[in-house]
Amino acid sequence: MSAEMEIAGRREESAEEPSLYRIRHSAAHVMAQAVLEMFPEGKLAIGPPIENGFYYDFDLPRSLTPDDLEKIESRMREIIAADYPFEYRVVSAEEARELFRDQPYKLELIEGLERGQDEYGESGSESTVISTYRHDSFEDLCRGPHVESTGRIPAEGLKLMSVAGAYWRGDERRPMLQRIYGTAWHNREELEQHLWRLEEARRRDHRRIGRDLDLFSVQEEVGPGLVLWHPKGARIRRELENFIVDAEERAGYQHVYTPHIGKLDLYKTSGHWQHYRDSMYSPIEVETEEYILRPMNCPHHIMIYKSSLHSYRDLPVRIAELGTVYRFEKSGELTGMSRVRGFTINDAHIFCRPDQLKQEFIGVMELIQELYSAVGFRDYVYRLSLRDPEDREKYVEGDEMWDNAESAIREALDEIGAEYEEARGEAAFYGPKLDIMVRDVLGREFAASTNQVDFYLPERFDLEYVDADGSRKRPVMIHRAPIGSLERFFAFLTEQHAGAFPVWLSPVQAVVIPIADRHVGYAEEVARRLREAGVRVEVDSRNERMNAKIRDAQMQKVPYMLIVGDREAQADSASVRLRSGEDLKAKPVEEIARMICDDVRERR
RNA sequence: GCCGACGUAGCUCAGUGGCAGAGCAACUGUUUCGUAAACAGUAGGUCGUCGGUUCGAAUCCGACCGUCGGCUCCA
Repeated sequence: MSAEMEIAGRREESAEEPSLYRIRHSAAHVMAQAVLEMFPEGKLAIGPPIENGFYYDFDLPRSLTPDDLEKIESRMREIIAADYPFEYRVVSAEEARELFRDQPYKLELIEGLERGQDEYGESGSESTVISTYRHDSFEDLCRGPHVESTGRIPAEGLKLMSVAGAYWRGDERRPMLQRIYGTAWHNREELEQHLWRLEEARRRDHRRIGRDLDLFSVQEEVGPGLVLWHPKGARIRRELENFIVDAEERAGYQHVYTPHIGKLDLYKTSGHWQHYRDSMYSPIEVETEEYILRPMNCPHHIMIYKSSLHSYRDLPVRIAELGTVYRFEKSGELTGMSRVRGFTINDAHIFCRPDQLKQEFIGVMELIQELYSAVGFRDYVYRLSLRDPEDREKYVEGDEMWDNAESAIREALDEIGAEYEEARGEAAFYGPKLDIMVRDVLGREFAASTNQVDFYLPERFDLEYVDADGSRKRPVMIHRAPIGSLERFFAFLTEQHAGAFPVWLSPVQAVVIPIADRHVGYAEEVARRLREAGVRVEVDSRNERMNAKIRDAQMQKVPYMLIVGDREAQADSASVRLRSGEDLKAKPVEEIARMICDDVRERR
């Protein structure tokens, strides 16, 4: 968040056009004034500028309605029109406490400021100056900066978007506040552009495309968060799976199959039960034993490793599986295919010597880059999640192991020249991790891939290898999932291509469109020959006009439309239309087969 | 899980206490067509579920289920 704010702050600072950061920050103050006028007893939390706009959190006596939002917005326009100057002043902690004596959240913020924390409660390098900004009757604890006066906020670039719940300080044990989100831009055009982008994002949403293209469904009768892959979605998934397994076998992974359930004791040994019980399904009693739906594949893979003795020369051992797991995600967290309760991880566990860690991580990153470039993924960032050395309770012990693992990943990143951000305190409890972050069409950030070093499980399962001197040593484990879950990856892929999957992934690669009934026989013949060449092809023999068939194929994002009429039947050809709208004119059937097969081979 | 909104035909949506609707899709028939929607007809509904108020509920109230937007969480 802070990075985005800096970007907004750096932008076009000039006398005639204030930065979006200032505009949004100021809009938040104006909104807070309007809300407080409506609810004089309301309590204020924080109201920062964010990407695309701003928000402010309030503790109010009742829930806000869309109606309220309209009223607040029109009051904001009045305050803007009145052009009140923003006045800055520095106050002492005592003054501040007096000023905000009826504002408990502000008092908490003041306390934090005294301890050198920012408004999110993070200890930062900010100076501990306490300051306020005042306009009209409204004064807020704030470090600024703001526009000179409310009139500099472009009223025509402003819009309140939604109201949502948000916990104070992001802590679910603390009160839930009401957050009003607004968007603000320099002018009406920019606002409209932004609204258009949101509209466009909705059109690309994988949930909508999944239904329109008949790729998958999630049905109440089956259960929330449980995905049904329809034939066309399954076709795409199968292509992806084949591609991944091939690439991994080339990279030295050994693929296995293991069952979806296992004894509860196995997950007690692994520690998952103790740590993640709340998001695991309840045990199933079978005879006298308890079994659970597995939330992770690692214990099964570990047991494969343990089934034989390993020499130091055999390492690394890389056990891979497209492993299906089940996790109880809270109901409010489910989203289409990107957050579900049963999913298949592109999983593997690498068992290696400590000195191989860096090299193995490099291998993992190279694999990720290979896979991502093949599916046209460019827009991603690496995030290195480290432990918080001050929070010792959250992580397994072993400073030396942590340091080694963290530096192994860092060195691997440096060696392949990857840029990355570091996230302190974001490591798993058993080791640091490297996430690949991507954004969905609505700009929400997700981890597409999670890769972790683990020195905890080898300990728990007492894993060993025999070293050169004959002594028993402890291997290190890497959990790695280059594309994370197939479900989530599929969601990204769908949104990225807006449903127009590359030819090699398209469930239907070509539709043959006969112009009139008398051409159906020839169309079938063309389809048969393409099918023999390995093309996924259908004939649209419905009683519809050619234009309607083209439109339907176009909306189904079929890459090749092959129109056949009298001329084509005569010439042993088909007229090729691409989904881009391009007309390649008539081409011999053999050539068309070659074109499509080339696309598939080149993964276009 | 928490806050809020929403749930009517396959899809998009209208209907705010008095006979459940439209467009598209589907099906049937006519048409046999040259690069994004032919024409006509037919069928399709426990208005998310359960309970309550009422002479009467899609409509008002309650609970539950689900979806959406956030928050929290994500091994």
